[in-house]
Amino acid sequence: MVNDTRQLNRMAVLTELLRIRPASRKQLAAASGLSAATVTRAVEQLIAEGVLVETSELVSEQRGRRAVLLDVVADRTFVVGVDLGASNARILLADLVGTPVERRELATPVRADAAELAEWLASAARDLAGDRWDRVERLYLGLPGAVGRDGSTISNAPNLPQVEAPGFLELVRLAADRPVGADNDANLALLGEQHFGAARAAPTAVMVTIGAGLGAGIAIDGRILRGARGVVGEFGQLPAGPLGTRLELMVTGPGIMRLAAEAGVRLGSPADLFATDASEPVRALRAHFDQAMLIVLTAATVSCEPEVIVLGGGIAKSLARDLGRYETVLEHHLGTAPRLTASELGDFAGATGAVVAALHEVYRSMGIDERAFGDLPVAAAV
Amino acid sequence: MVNDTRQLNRMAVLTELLRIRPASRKQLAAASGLSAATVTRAVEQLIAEGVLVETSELVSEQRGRRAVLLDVVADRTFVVGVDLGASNARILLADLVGTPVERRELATPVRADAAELAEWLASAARDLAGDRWDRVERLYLGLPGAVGRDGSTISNAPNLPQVEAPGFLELVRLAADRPVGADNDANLALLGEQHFGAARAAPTAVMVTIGAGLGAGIAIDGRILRGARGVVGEFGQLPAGPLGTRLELMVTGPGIMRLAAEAGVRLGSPADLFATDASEPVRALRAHFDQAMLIVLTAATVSCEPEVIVLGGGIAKSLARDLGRYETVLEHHLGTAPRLTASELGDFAGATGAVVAALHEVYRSMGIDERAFGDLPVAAAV
DNA sequence: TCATTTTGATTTCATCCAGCAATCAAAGTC
DNA sequence: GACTTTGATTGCTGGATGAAATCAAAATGA
Repeated sequence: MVNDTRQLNRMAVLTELLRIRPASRKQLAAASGLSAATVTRAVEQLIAEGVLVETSELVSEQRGRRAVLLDVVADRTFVVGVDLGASNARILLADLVGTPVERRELATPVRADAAELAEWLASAARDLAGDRWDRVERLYLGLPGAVGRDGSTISNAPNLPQVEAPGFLELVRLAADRPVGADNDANLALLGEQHFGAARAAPTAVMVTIGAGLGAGIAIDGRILRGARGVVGEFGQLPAGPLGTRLELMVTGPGIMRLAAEAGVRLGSPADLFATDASEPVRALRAHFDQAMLIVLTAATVSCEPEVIVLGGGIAKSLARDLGRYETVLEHHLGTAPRLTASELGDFAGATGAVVAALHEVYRSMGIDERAFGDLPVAAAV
Repeated sequence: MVNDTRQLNRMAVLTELLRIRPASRKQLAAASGLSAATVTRAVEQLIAEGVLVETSELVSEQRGRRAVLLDVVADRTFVVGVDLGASNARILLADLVGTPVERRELATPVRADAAELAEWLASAARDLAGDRWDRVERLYLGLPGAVGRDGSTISNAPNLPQVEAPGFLELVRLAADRPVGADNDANLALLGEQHFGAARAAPTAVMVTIGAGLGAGIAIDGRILRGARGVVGEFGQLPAGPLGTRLELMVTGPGIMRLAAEAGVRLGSPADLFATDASEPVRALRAHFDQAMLIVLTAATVSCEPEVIVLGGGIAKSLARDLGRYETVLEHHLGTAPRLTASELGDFAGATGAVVAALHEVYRSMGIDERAFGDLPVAAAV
């Protein structure tokens, strides 16, 4: 049968429970639109499978029988999300509902070859998980490069070329003995910000990460836009500088230093460009930078009309003061502008997004409808 | 019941029939994954409702009972698609499966106010449909401006400001006594090319229209990307020209003429810029144009990594020779490039897309799952 | 203290619907 | 004219839902 009603309804109940956790059977019936009888039967089966448990009863002032609260068994399943940067790796262990339980920041073993890197990743994950390792169901990696739509072809990762080796992900899979997924780090950072950070409740959003390079992730209606070859969001490649230079050469850390050198200006670090008491030649450089940034932001805006653009990465930290100004100019040019905001999750945005992506895979394997992934997992109410 | 199996399966059968028309019950069972018994019952009901009919039997060389072919009753329902341009309006009558039955090109009554324009549209539609008018279920308009996500707020239509009047669509609805939808003309042109033109079988595609203005439509996985305020695809707003001028001022017809005048070059028409025997100063202008075009094309590529970019509009006609060159440069910059191709539907792309959009509304009202819209209606096999 | 009320969960029961398999229908083949 | 083959229909069974009755567990009030 194409349409297995039973399974469908069971998953609808589970989905609602993940959304409004914990909840009574009655609440689930109302939220899912199913009858109380069906919910009772679905819950019965889910409890038998060990997916749900009855938790403490809801204490209320009302009269009448007390509702029995249900919750998913969160600590039966864990995932590990890794943001494998060119210099540092952030690694995060989270449970089935997305609660982070362990986090760690390590130096990436940049000299390791693909096999050694895979081994290192697996042992780092094992280490982080400790005795929960046998309950870890998946790893997910954020990589500083383009990941093809198939989720295995990796290219364009000049800062960590080992990961481009064919079969790298397979090596990680073998070393960790777990399914492994991967995506571009900018995509995952956006996914993280959408579920737990600055882009909460913004199903259509862009995250621009500016540091050593320029990358962007685009999410439309809660889904990360992933091209076949991973060039989505490469706004840095726009040949929009003077003489057709690429924007990447203008707004990234190395680009700023190079431009300054060419102009005969001495900068201690890229951050000096943004000093409030800068000298006149630095200000001139700054004007060029601003123009390039505006092109990037305009391109991001017209590419999908996001509700919010999140800025992350080293350079973005220096831009906090300027977001309002950029927003005004965008509004002036386009008649409307997305909200510009700094990353909330900072260095762990990528690892957080990797956790979210890993959980989506787990949810998929459980049979939950993909259309619910936009708002799952839900950030725990504070 | 949240999940009405019966209705779901009936619509699955109808959807498959729309895809592989005409087909026997057995074919439908195979295509939909349902059992033959269920298909028989679903078809019985659909025939009773007048949605399907049995057509001539399939004559085959095989032995055995002949399959009875089924087809949707296409001429029971029509839609009208209109591309309301600033100077010309194209209007198209099509049946339920997207077969165009009447087409007409009229001068837009540019001096009419909103109410008069609405009346004019309604009578043009009535006129085109003739005695089929009572079977016309919907109108759909392509407008030279931004249409909000709600499908009624229209803005940014300087070339036909009447349509910005609040309630314009409501006036059309009243005048035609039919439901009316609207979208940006570039979006609809893309939709048309995706279903019947150059972007067939390309679920992710961009269409860039360059004429008096620059507009673009973006489709991802068969769905037109529609922003809340309609700035999606406004690549012409990128402030990427010299001194931050907008690209729109460089690649459109008026922009070309203006740049030429500023450079002291005399051009009879924008098309002269693309003459093969151009003089040296014209070639210099042409180089600037090419650079601006490359920025637009790069922006379009990194915005969603389309499989194909369709170029339409007056200026694009002059670019046919250059598409290969652009493609090569893009490939060189990005490592990968979409296929660049000229519009196949030409002036009627927008009206065709309006028909497709109208049919989607009709399909939706019939209960067909939106996820099937990506490949419905299907272009008739030649 | 105990009947009453209220609310949540479960169970009973009628109904609906899909799929399997048997049957019917309509052709060609030997 | 019996047999084979293929497509469509129908009888039957099992599974799943929802409405309503029932059970369960609490507070309330006489």
